[in-house]
Amino acid sequence: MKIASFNINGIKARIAALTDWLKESDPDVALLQEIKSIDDAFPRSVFEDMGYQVETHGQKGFNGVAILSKHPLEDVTRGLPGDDSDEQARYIEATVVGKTAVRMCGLYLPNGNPAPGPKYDYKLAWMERLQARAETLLAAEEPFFMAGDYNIIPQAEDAATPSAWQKDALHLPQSRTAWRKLLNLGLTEAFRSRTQGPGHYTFWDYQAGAWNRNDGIRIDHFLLSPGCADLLTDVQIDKHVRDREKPSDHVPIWITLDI
DNA sequence: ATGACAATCAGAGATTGA
Repeated sequence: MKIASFNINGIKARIAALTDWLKESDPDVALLQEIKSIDDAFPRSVFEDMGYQVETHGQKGFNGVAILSKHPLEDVTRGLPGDDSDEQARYIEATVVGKTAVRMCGLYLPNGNPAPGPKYDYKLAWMERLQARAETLLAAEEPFFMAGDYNIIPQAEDAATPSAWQKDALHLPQSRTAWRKLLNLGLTEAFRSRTQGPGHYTFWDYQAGAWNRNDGIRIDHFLLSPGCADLLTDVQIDKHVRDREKPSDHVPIWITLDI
């Protein structure tokens, strides 16, 4: 089963880019971030006509996540547990059943800039809640993964220009510490389990010719539970998508699981 | 040190992103 994560930066502006990529890449499941749309305005029929079940968790203007799936989804839940006052739509879960049932968590982790400040505090608090959710899912011993735009540059080699990110919320020591804490639960970062070395990115800024200079960062990730890591058969970044007409500033990353 | 670019909402320009 092929499962992708893609920060599309606005569903209404990205219908052509997204449908073109879906036709070409043909994922069974696509976890989307930054749909920037309320649920009622999501163009669900476009994707239903392509054979996808559509589950959204949106809000007006910003944020918003969704799941497209060619296989039936079960137990869809919206929102990251741990703070009932959090109104930002950044998290959705669903179970997909193949040979094995796998719990899928789609997330859009807060950017956190400027740091320090309230937005950075929110990012770190959100990561603590994500940690707690991962602990709960690990205790349930069902295979799961957490995928999406983490807004975390894990290591210097994950940025073309590491010095530019030293004081940025995406790469501050506290951010990387929270990331490593997640990994230390026993989660496997899918991409780094298969590919080493610098030069692998999932985001290029629209500004200052970042794409043409390959000035990118790797911030979209799949974290796999131990039981899910055993099912991993491939992981790739669809870099070429960034070179198309009217692209998102992110590109898709996908895994295949033997389920 | 700053700005550059893009999407949204609204119907201009502010806000947000990374």
